[in-house]
Amino acid sequence: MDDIDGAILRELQRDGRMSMAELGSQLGIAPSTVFKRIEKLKNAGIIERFTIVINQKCFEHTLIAFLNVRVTPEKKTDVEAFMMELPSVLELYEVLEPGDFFVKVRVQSITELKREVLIPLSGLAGVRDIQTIIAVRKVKEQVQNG
Amino acid sequence: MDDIDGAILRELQRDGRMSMAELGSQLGIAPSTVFKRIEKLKNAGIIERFTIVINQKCFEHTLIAFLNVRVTPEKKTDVEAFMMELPSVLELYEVLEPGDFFVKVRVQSITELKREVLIPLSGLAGVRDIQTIIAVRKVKEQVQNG
DNA sequence: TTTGAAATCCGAGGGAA
DNA sequence: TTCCCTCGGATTTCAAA
Repeated sequence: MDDIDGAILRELQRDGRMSMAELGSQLGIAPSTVFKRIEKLKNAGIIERFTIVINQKCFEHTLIAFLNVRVTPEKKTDVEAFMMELPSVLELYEVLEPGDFFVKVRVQSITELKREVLIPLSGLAGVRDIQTIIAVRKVKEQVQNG
Repeated sequence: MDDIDGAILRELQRDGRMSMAELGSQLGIAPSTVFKRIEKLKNAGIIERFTIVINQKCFEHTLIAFLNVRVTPEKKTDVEAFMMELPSVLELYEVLEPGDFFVKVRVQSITELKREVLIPLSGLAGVRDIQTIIAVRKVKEQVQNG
């Protein structure tokens, strides 16, 4: 990781399909060198993957909710594994208080929230309590620190 | 936007460098058709851009926290504007309970959380109460529904 | 590590169905 | 729309520095 790698990461973040040639001429190095550096960054796990940013406004009928889930200690891994597999679960954290897990969920509606998440979860052995926070308006959203 | 477009979006999200040929054979359509559909998705603004996901662990020791912020009604827009400008604030939602705003924050440390977020916020006129939930372990993170 | 050159592969567009 | 085909350009490999 040096300045050149940093520049490559910055440019690819801006445009993940930038060609090796263009990157190379911008950085003053050969395309094949760019290629090798990108390979190294991938293998080192610094570049996790290439992806696309989808305009969420196109799929606006979504509801964001946050759950505080309290679990009995011996069932923790089971509950964790269960939530890992739920497609509506966007993020899952272990926390200290006020629950054991803190979950960010995206669903189409409150009906779907109940049917896909709350009911299956609350029926699961070891789930003691779920507190739900429902967002009524998204004010800001970004993935990286600004 | 049909099922094929949806599948293209899903695959490109998983691997933004997937070739038209591979996408095509997976979907049972010709590469050139894939190409044209992707062009349409870009022009329609559904695909905003191609990018990379960078492993945040490589750069910083980050701490994720969630805040429930209760605010006096007449100062709500001021507090909202203030939080919009904080670079550590990744997401900001208006909610019904148990606060008025629900905030996702990323910082380097608890020290930074206090210095950059909690202290400035709690000093702001109209902020009545802040509850903080600190994540101790990230179990899952994705941007789109799986 | 970096490079240029070579080989292979792919994107991008035209035209026909 | 979709597919087939083609060519110009890109990716990727590799020997050498």
